Amino acid sequence: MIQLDYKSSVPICDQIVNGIIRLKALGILKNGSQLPSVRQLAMQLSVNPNTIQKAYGILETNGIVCSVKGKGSFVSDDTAAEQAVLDRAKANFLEAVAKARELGLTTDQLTELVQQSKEGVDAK
Amino acid sequence: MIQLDYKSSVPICDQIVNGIIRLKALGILKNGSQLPSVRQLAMQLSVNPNTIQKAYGILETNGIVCSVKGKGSFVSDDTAAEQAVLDRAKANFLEAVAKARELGLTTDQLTELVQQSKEGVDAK
DNA sequence: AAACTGTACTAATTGAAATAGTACACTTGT
DNA sequence: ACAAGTGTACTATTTCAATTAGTACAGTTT
Repeated sequence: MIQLDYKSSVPICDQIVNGIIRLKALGILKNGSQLPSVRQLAMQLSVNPNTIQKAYGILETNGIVCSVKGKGSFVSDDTAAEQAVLDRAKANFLEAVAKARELGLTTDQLTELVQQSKEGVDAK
Repeated sequence: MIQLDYKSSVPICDQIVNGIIRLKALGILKNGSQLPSVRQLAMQLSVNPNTIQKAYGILETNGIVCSVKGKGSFVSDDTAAEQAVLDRAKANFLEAVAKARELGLTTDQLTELVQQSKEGVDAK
């Protein structure tokens, strides 16, 4: 379900956080559904349980999941958190736009690239 | 001229590489002009000369600068390299678009964000 | 010759990330 | 009550990339 790149410079912990946010945004993880336990997911992804714990902790801090001692971790249905994810996505995207501009890409070029990638999504 | 973030997880070496590419794209560094020497820039940015050397080496490998033993390092006017920088910028931007889409942003929203940031640039 | 360039090493240091291991508190089902 | 599952909280250790430190060599310019 989550694809890890162990060689990447992006910490595994962050990859897991992003992966779960992504799965939720895509609707694959339904609100309120239960996530694999810390130990289970650690086995599944072949990483240390501490790494999963850290990832779940970050997600909980951001209101994206909700962990209950003794019961498990669940996908939160906090709409404020969903909005926060959207806001962060926008902010990240704007950063990318700024970087692309600095390297010489124009507004028209950027707009065209966005449209082109839409066609790719539609084609799928 | 180059702004470094020493706390960033992005290696200083990479920041310097990106900074020079950026300055060249913005036209601040003219083609053929001389760059600060390895030791000079190291002093200026308060980093180790080796770090500058590494950055210059990467830039040279990519045809963006040209270093001559005993003379100095110069901004290259290799058009192929400039195209390569543009291509890379496009690829990076497309990645950012894909990530934003995964987090729930639509094509219309992305297009709007690009337009908005254009206004910001114009206003400046 | 002196003073500047880039280049090429090795060694040491630093810091973040991940692992290993253990322990504790809580819930559920038997 | 008990066992087996949950999340949580630590400390110690390991690993690895990035950076620093130091030195040396080769070329150019004056």
